[in-house]
Amino acid sequence: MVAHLVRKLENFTLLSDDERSTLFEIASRRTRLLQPRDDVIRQGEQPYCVNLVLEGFACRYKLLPDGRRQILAFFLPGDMCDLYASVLAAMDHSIGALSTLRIAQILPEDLQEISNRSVRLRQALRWNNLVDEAILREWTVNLGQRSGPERVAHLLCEIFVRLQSVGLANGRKCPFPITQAELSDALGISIVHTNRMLQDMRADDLIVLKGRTLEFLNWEAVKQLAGFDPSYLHLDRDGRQLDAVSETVAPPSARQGTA
Amino acid sequence: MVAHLVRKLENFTLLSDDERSTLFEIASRRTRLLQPRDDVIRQGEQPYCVNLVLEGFACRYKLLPDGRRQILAFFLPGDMCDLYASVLAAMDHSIGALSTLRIAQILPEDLQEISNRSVRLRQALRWNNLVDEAILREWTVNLGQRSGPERVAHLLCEIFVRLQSVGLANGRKCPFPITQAELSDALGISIVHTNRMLQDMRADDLIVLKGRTLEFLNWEAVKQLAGFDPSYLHLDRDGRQLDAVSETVAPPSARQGTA
DNA sequence: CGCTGTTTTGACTTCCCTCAAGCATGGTGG
DNA sequence: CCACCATGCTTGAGGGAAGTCAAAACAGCG
Repeated sequence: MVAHLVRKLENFTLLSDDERSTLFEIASRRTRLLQPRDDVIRQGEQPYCVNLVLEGFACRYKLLPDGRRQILAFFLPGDMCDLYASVLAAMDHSIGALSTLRIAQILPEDLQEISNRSVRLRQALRWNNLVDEAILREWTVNLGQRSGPERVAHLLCEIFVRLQSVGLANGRKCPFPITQAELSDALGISIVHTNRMLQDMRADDLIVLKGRTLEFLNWEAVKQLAGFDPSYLHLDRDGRQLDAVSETVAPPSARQGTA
Repeated sequence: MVAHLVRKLENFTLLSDDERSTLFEIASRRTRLLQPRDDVIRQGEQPYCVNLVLEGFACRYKLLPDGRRQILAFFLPGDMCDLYASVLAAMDHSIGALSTLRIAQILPEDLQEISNRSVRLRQALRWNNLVDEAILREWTVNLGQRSGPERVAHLLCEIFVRLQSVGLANGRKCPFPITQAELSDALGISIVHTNRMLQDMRADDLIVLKGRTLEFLNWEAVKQLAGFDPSYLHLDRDGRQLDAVSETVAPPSARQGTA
């Protein structure tokens, strides 16, 4: 659903009804449905459009010649993959589906047109891009500096907060269709070790993870274990000076209630 | 020198004399000189301009509360730090000088103006940005998947090729004002271990590293050890269809000679 | 009910970290 | 001119976190 994208962008600045419907319109022109393990686009191919995740989880990954795989990003509903990649002649990585996945394919021209028409949307899309970069930086910190337990905990925290920010968390629970093998390839640790870290967290009554659902039993403890500081996600409405003035009945306070 | 930036952008598309001089002009409006360990900008501060490295090396890094440091990027002459960061309210990382450092401070408005005036420059700057992202992705792969020896070798290869691409490599030698402690923080391994990996490479007659200079004695062997594939640097002129037609005497072939 | 993919456990190995000390180098000032 | 100090590099020894191998238990699903 495009609603997730709107929801996400409004963590930066409030959009006008007009801008919202523009997004809805161009994101429904062309959609694709994929199954787990399908690739959205593969390393070496020429990128020609931007992919917006509507439903399901995807990931960016890179394969080494000997088969090792590093997952570089998880894409959740509302995330856009490779906003400007079409400048490059060939993808240097792949995008794959982790679950059943519905995506919208948006042409660069359409995106360009949106940006030209609305300063607010241009800035919001740029913000979105910057946040994606910030997330990758945090992942790099995770891999370079944090121990096994810290890494696992940090990733769980991040995914939860991001899902929350697009309205997909339910209290202390969120959908989690990621296998331990995939977690391992994202965290740079072995499957066996990932499993043991998760066992430890369960034993300490920190989380429940089963049936493609993650629940936090003790958010504060996990946060502390991870050293998780969500400021890199820039969810505190940095662009509020650009906010569209709401012409409808609901004043800004209504938004607080649903956030 | 701005020449390094021009040189770099021309790995994407050839610029016109006019575009070159525009870059020279706006990059000389305001410059700053820093000493090693000085910070260009610090975590938490509000970014207000783009920093272009003219001379010397810098790095992007993030500190954890307990003092651990992850270096997220090395900035070489011609590199721009945080092209669009001014959209965000606060920096989520710092930029520091590794050597004596001369940088140009470019206002976002000026950059915007350049982009508006020249499609070619807009695309070139975007390409530059995409390459920076690609480099960070490769670092993440490095940290997540590669062993100690591979990591060290890979980083050395990358820095050499990047310096080469801006004209700062001299045969098999290049400047290397990075300490082993800094290398370690970039590679996510301890200083002691970094030192041992370098010793091993010296013992195998792969490199000479002393006096702030790096020399490759056996490029192919290092490349193979690292599993280094430079395609992520996108140095193969992806934007050649945008090339400015040269009005001067020297035809494109002259460029080959200097490359 | 049997298949495939995922999670879990145990035993053993190794890579890398930590601690700790000893060198080199180069700049400063007495 | 040489003693001094700071910073960076090098080496040794021992411990621990995480990897590998291998097999069993446990889903889902047609």
